[in-house]
Amino acid sequence: MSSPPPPAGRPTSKDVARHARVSQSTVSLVLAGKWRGRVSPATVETVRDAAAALGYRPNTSARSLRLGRTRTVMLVVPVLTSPFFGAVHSGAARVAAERDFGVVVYPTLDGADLAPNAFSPAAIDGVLASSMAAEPLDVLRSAGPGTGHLPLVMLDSEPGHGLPTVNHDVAEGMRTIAEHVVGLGHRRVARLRATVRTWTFEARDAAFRAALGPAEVIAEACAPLTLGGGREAALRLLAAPARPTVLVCDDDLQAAGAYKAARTLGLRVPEDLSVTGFDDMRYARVVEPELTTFRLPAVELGARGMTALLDLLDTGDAGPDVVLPGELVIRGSTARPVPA
Amino acid sequence: MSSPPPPAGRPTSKDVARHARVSQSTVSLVLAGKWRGRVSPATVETVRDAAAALGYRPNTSARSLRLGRTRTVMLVVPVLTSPFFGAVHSGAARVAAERDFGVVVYPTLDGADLAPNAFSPAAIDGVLASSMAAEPLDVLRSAGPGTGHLPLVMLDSEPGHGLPTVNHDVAEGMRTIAEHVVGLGHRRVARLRATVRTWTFEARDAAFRAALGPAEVIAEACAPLTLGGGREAALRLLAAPARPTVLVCDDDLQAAGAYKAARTLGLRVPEDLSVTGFDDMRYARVVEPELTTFRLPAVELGARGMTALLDLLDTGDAGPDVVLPGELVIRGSTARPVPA
DNA sequence: CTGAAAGCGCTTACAG
DNA sequence: CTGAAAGCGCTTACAG
Repeated sequence: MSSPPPPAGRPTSKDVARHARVSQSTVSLVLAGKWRGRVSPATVETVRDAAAALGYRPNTSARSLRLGRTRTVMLVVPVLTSPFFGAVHSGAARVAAERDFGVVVYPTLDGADLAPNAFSPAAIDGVLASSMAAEPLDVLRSAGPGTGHLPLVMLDSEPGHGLPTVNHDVAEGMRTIAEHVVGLGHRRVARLRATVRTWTFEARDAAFRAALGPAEVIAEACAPLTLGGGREAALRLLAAPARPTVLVCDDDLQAAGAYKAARTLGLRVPEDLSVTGFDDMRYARVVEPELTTFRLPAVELGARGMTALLDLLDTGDAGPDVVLPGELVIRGSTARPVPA
Repeated sequence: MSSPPPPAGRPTSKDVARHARVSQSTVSLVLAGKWRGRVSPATVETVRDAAAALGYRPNTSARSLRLGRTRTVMLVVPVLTSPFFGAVHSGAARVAAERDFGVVVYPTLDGADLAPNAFSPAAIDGVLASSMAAEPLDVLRSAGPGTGHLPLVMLDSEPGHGLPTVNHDVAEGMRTIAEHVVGLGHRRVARLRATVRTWTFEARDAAFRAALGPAEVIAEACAPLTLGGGREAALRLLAAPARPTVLVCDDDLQAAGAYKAARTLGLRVPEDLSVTGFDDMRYARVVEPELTTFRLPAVELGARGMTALLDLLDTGDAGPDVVLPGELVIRGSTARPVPA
């Protein structure tokens, strides 16, 4: 009664079955954890030992083919080479890995445009899409996701379109920033806004204006969320005759650009000009003085979004929409305005 | 002679065959581009039209199962939430997409440790691994990749271990930085090194010391590549009685931390202290004065590495090892030392 | 030039 | 409690 010879290549469930002297079906049942009431505990033990001895790991392609599901989801983000979306990816990938799902990333801006055929239902089970502009969102929806064929969860996007959403509380963020600067005594405010017209930035601006109280936006400009973009736009805003005493930006990097503009104009932060950012990315603490900003839990956004998507896949229900609280972080870039 | 009814779910090659009134084999041959000399041009046309009409896309799981290859590779990086590795990923993912490969990312530090079973030959065709410490590299190699079973290409790693490598010219980088600061007249140098002992940092340090000429390293410290790490270590280095006139860091973020230390001690950059970084990540231009650093083409590193890996998969040959040139970027953080 | 058939490795009714 | 069999959708010898 000698053991069968070790199999040549990578072991399959057939090899495990031979080794354990049971059928392939039994192996499959045991390893999938569906054996209760169908396979005897002794056999279960034997099968597990055999699988461990051979170093068996199921072939995912075969399983996917059989089940019609791939245990792979797609994460759609504007760019991956930004600290914000890098963090979102990180959180999403961790949750996916815990639940034995793979993640493929689709950056809509980095590479090509959103191709309709990018969403192959054969290759992915669902989509998690973040911070999308209206147009690519339409492409996405008409391509399958969200239509019932391919589950879709939105991140950092307008709620109420019949899609599950997981959002940062950006409105609360801008409200607290407004209250902070107004509370310091600022009345002449400049706004540096993102050029990109996605929901998150529209929501920020609306919330900011609504919370301004006695203060007034005396100048406004749009700029890309880059250092150079922030600098150029801030230069224009600060050159106006009636100078603002505070500059409220949509992003930390933009705010870092504003620092450059202030320096060029000989303005000190915060003595001559207060500046605020948004996100609390690493830039916020690199600059000097360190930046007052609103911290967004980007890793958690990705994690909660992935949880909602996988729940949707498993149970058909993504759960209620989520709004994650952030936190105002007061640092050295905001101070009382000097009396004019 | 009516057309067959449209298939119910997602169309398969069988549906295309039925639609085009040919066999499944013919469909497969045509769509795989292997029809020359075997299928008539007219039939090819018919098949392509049918595939387009039905919106046919081959099932990747079935193809993977049949071929024993998945067209998926794994990218192993220490962390993904760093601008450097984000850029590496970006370049690698672009090339992979162009050649119709998918990429799964495995961050060795972000999540769990490198698990031996992470490398399932059933799920991936090859591995691209970047900047690994010696120990996880051993795990990686003993787990399959590089042993001939699973193709492996190394990024930013010591060449000459029998594995194809694609590297930045970090030695040239540190040499040009040394020449730059020595050329400015600096003779008392402090070195702020990375705590992590990977090849890239050992190579940097060796090259730097070899190129120092008349100058001398009078103080040295190790710190993690973070803002706080750089600040703490720089504080210690600059407190020494015989103060260095220049601080040479292993990384831009570390250098930004050194700025903080200098400010704390009342030292002006570059008047009282010159500082250099490495990488030319975005931080380098966020700080004030902007940082003199050595630019590493991280996106291209990822792209070239992925090209080598896919060549290895396709042809069995990754091509010769690659060393990508970088570029010294002189900005405002370096100046002549004040005569003591 | 074209088609019928086998088989990749799984999972899941179904039969015993 | 266990096993034999079908079939997911492809690709590729093989036969004609």
